[in-house]
Formats: sequence, C-alpha cells, structure tokens
Amino acid sequence: MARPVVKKQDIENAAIRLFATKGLAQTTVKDIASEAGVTEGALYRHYPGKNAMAWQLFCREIEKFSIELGKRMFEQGAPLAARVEASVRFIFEYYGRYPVQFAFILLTQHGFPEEKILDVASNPIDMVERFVDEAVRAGEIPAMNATLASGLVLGLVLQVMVMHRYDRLEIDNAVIDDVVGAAKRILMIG
Amino acid sequence: MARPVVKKQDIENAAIRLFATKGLAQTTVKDIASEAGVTEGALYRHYPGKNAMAWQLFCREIEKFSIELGKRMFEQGAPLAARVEASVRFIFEYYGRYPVQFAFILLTQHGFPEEKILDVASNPIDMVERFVDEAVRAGEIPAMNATLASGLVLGLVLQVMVMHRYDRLEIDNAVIDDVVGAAKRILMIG
Amino acid sequence: MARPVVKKQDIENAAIRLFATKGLAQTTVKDIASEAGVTEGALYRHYPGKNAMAWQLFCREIEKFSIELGKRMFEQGAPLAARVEASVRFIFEYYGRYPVQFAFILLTQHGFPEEKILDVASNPIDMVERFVDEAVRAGEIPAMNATLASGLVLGLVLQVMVMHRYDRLEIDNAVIDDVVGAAKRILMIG
Amino acid sequence: MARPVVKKQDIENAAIRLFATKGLAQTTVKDIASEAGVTEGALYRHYPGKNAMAWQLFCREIEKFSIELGKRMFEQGAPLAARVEASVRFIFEYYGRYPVQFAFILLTQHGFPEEKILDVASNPIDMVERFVDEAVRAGEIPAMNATLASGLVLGLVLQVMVMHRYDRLEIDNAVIDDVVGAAKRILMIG
DNA sequence: CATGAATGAGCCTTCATTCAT
DNA sequence: GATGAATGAAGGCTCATTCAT
Repeated sequence: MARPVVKKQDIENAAIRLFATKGLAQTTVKDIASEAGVTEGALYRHYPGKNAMAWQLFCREIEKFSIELGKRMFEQGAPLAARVEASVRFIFEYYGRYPVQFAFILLTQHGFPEEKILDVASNPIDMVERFVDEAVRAGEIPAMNATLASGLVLGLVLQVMVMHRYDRLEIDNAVIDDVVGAAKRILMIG
Repeated sequence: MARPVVKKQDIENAAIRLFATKGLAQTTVKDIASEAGVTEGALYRHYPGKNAMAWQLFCREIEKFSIELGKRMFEQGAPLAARVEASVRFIFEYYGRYPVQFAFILLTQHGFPEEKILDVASNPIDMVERFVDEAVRAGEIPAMNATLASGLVLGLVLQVMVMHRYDRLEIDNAVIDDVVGAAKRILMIG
Repeated sequence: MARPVVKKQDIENAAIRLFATKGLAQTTVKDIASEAGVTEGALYRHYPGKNAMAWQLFCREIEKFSIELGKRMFEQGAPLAARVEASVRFIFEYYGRYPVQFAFILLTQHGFPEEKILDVASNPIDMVERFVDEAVRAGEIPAMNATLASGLVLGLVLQVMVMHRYDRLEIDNAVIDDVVGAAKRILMIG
Repeated sequence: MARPVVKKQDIENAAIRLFATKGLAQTTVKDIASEAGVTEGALYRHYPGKNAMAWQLFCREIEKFSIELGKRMFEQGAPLAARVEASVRFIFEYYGRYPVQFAFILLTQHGFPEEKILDVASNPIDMVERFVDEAVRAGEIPAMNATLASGLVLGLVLQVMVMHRYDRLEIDNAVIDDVVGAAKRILMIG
C-alpha cells in the first residue's frame, strides 16, 4: 500500500557517492549509513560487508558502462573512425549523465585489497586493447603495439575527466572534439 | 666500522616504499617502523605525525623531480621538439632509476585529506600547462586549449607507467619512442 | 498430503540440537531459524526471546528426564542395589536414545546468566542427594555425607558421557556394568 | 627507578578471574580492561587477541598444574596407594591455594572454538590414563579399562570442586579423606 | 502466523599519537 | 634520541529484538 521502503537503493546510492568522493578506504560504514539515513547494521542485510559491497557495486557499474561502450566500439558495419568517435563521445556522455557512478568506477579501480579479476566483457581496458588489435589485423591502421596504444588512448581520455573533477578543466563540445581528434591521431586514423 | 646510524633515512626510505606500494592510508606507522627497523615512537622524533611526514616527503620528492624535468622542458635555446622529446625521455629515465619514489609521487598525489597546494615550480602539471601556453604564444604550435593539451600529454605518459606497474606492459626503447611520437602528435609538433 | 506445518516443533528441535552442539551463547537466533527452515522473527511468535526459550526447553527436558529417573530411583519395594543399578542403566539408556536432549541438559546446565532455580522434582542433583539421605536414615548404607556422596556418584556417571562426547571412550555393556559397580562401591552397597 | 608499571600482570590476572567466573565467551575485552584498570587496546600490546590470550593463559596454567601433579602421581619408589593419595590431596591443595586459576582451567577447558590439542605432559586427563595403564601393567591393580577408570576418578574429584563452586558443599579434611577413599575404591587399591 | 529489513547496543580489533623510562 | 606500553577514538561487524508488511 505505502511506499515499499526499499532502503537498499538508498544505501547503494550513498555508498557509490561516498566511494567516488572520498575513496573506498576513507569511507566508513557509518558514513554510508548516515548518508543513506539508516543505521550501520542495515548494510549487512544486503551485503556481507563493506568491501564486498564495493566490489559488487563496482562490477555492476562497470558492466553497465562496458556493455554500452562495447556497442559503440564494435558496432557491426560501422567504419573505424566512426566507431572511435562514437566511443569517445559516449564516454563523455556517460560521464555527464552519471558523474558519480563514473567517478566511482574511475577511482575505485585500484583500491581493492586483493587484485580481483574482471572478465573481458566487463573490462574497458581489455576491450580497447582488443579493438586496437582487431583494427591492426584488419589492416585498418598501421601495425602498432596494441597494449601500448590502448593505454595511450585511455590515459588521454580519462585524464580529461580527472582534470574536470579537480576543477582544472571545463568540458565542452570543443574539448570533446579535441579529444576525439587526439585519439584518432594516436591510432593513426584518418 | 659500523655504519653511521642514520635512522631518519631508514624511516623515510621505508615510508616512501610503503606509501608507493600500499598507499598512504593503508600504511600504518607500525608498518613503517617495522620496515625501518625502529619502533613506532621514533618517527615522532623527526616528524610531527604520519600525514605530515608523507606530505613533506611528497613535496621533497616532487620538487627533486620537477626541477630536473623543468631543466629539460625549458632548456634555453633548444628547439621545441627536442625539449618535448628530452622531457618525455627524462620521465621514463627517472621512473627507471627511482621507481619507488616515482610511484610514490604518482599514487600519493590525490591521497591527502586536505587539498594542499603545491607551488608552481614543484608542480609538473602546471609546468606542462605553462610549456604549452608559451609554445602557442611563440607560434611554435597551433592555437590550442593549453590546459587540455597538457592534460592529454600527461595522461598519455603517466598511463604507460600505470600499466607497467600493473604488469600489463613492458617498457622498452620502442615503447618510449612511440610515446614521444604520440606526445608530439598531440601537440601538433613536426 | 503435505506434512502439517508445525514450525514450533522445528524451531525447538533446531534450538536443542544447536544448544547441545555449540552452547547457548554461541548459538544465534539466525542459526536456529536457518536450521529450522524459518526466519528469525518466527521464534518470537512462540517465545519471548532466545534465553527464555532456552530456559523453558531446559526445564521441559530436564523434567521429562527427572520424572523417569525418579521412578527408578524411588521404586516402591525394590531393594537399594536394584534401584541404584536401574537408575544408572536408565541414564545410559536415556543418553543413548536422546543424545541431543541429554547433551543439551548436561551442557546448558551452567550457562544461564541469572542463577535460576529448579524445583526439587525436576532436579536430578537434589534427587540423588535425597536418595542417599534416605538410604542412610533407613540404615541401608553406612552414615556418610549425603551431599558429597551424591556428587561423587553423579560426577562418576556424567564424566563417562563427557568422555563419550569427546570421543575418548566408547560406551558398551561392559562399561555400563563397570559404572554400576563403581556407583555401588561409592555408596558402600553390597 | 620507579615501579616498572607492568600492567601485563594486571591484565592476565583480570582475564583469568573473569574467564573463571563468567566463561570465555561471556567475558568481553572491555570487562578485562576495566577490571585491570587499563583501556581496551592495552591487551593487544601483549596478545594478538582475546581468544589467543585465553588459550595461552590456559596452556600456561594447566602446565603449571600438570607438572606438579605429575610429580606426585609418578613419584619414583612410592607405593601406588601413596601416590594416589598424594595426587588427590594435591589437587585439593592446589584448588585451595589457586581457586581462580583452577576454576579457569576447569571451566575454560571445553570453551575453545577450535579443538586445540595439548601435549601429554600438560594434560591431566592423559596423565591419569597413563597412570592407570601402568598400574595395571605392573600388576598393582586388577585389569581394567584404563580410559574408563581414569574418567571415573577424574569425574569424582572434579565434581567435588564444581559443587563447592556452586556452594552446595563445603570442603574440609573429612571430605578430602572421603574422596581419597573413593578414588582408591574405584581403582581397586587396598 | 510468518517475513525479513531495520534497529541499536555492543563486541573485537586497529591505529595515530603520547609519554614515562 | 629511542623505546614500547598505554591511550582513546574510531572502525567493521554481530546479534537479539522489533515491526511494517
């Protein structure tokens, strides 16, 4: 009858927001509970613990992002340049629409105590590497170290977001155009 | 005959090594003391506390690095392309020679609770931005968003180190050549 | 066709089994609910709380046991030696038939926070003491400290069960015969 | 110069007293700290944790007791009856002199989560069993189940202490004489 | 009657920092 | 200068119990 009172959502939202802002280790369970308007123990009804929750949320968010990114990056029949452009633009769109979730993915990435493994489909880094590798094999771009090239492109794009988060750079269409161009130049496209 | 007991050195080395490996927040005073072969209280003979020590070490290390980098980046009379190339190569050399210190700078960067400010001379990010700005003004490269361009170049270079630290990429001369090339292309040099 | 849903029974059985195995304090309400196939709240439909339930079950089980034991111990017209023998054998029979319930009685005995009192009829310790006392008064055995003698006999018998639970001793007819003999010797019978 | 301020002793004494009184699981670290007049963290300077401390103290106390008991039980050249008598009397003496430590040994015995193993020399139960076994082999007492006999004797003696702790029985010389007699009768001595 | 999310108090443990020695 | 026991404030987590559904 009344609102189902699903505080799990509140907890997850609070957690993602705080992890993105303060980092995993610096965010306490009390912080999360307080931000979500519940008590500390409530978290443990839905997750086995703080780190486990962070990891699950991380996987979920990165998978949502990766699936969408993959659609652009490997769109059937689209030319290489268009796929690069669509991918880069998508990343910025996603960042604009879900800034908190994106920052969470970006920053939490290296914060997990045990080096857990993501499968390829949920892993943008592997995805970009595969993209470059296939383009080289198809003769669409010159031979190059695919691992290196994927790193260069990713570093390029992500650094822009980092600068934005630290208020060093405003992101507008011109900036995005520049990043698209830079990515293409790294990959020797066009 | 016994080596002079310079425990401050031991403490600093241990701290940098651990900060670089585990991160600031994840490194305890006990860790540092144990790694340095002293007891916990000894640290407080030389520094007011853990975070203060980390900040001082961070400033010292980043200044050492920045001064050397600045010499290459702004070498009087040298042509732009040569300065870019020398700068990128220097970063890799520095990383090769002082991997721990470099990782410390790289990773600790965003780990300080209060947003402390570095002066320009000790700040590679500002330095690169100034470099691009001056090159544009001098007409050596086309007009571009200097902040953005500096971010792109830095993102490019640093991501290579990140990948190396995560064992995704081996760094050899070919890789460095590629990074140099990529940086030049970003800056529209040559 | 489905079995009648008597969840109270399930809860009680689960509780006794767990209390006997892990102890009162180490058994959580969640343990009990999970073992019984219900949820945590269900317990509170039938009992005011965990400890109250334990105490009620303890009283019920010890009373069932005590009534039967009392019949053997104070059987009208039977000679003393026969009553001792029947009582000891009954304890072993009961232990063999209801090992969980017996272990529950044995181990939970001293686990209740507040020193609750059992009435005499439900209290084997008092019962044994009364038995010895009456036997002395009747001149069937020499004068002795009844409290002490009852303790010695009980200690004797119960320790055998403890050893069995810890897999130090197998209980067979020869063992039971020996215990009967030992009890008689303690009480100077025969 | 001044008193060394060894609070470790205070902590251990407080812990043993509380473990003996309330049991291991029911005793909190806060209880121990408060009883010892220190703060909670102090415990962790000397022990890795509550349970580890309990286990170390348990081993230490049971070893102290066992060594002394062993001297009486296996005294070279002494006749069997004298050794039994000396052993039983020693147990009561020890209980009278160190009631807290003894109760701690007695009650904590089965409270450890993981079934840890004590070596034979520190294990009164094994010791009594060996005693009976050797006496049978030497022809000093009739053939009997050594495990059972040792259990009977131990159950006998310890139950007296349990009753004393629950204020059901006062222990005086007459009681001790009776227990000595009972033990001998169980073992068919004299 | 049953459910299970939520509570709130408490538990064990960690850790930067202090201070008597 | 150095030591290391002690502090005190969290921190993550558990659990008996309550209550809206």
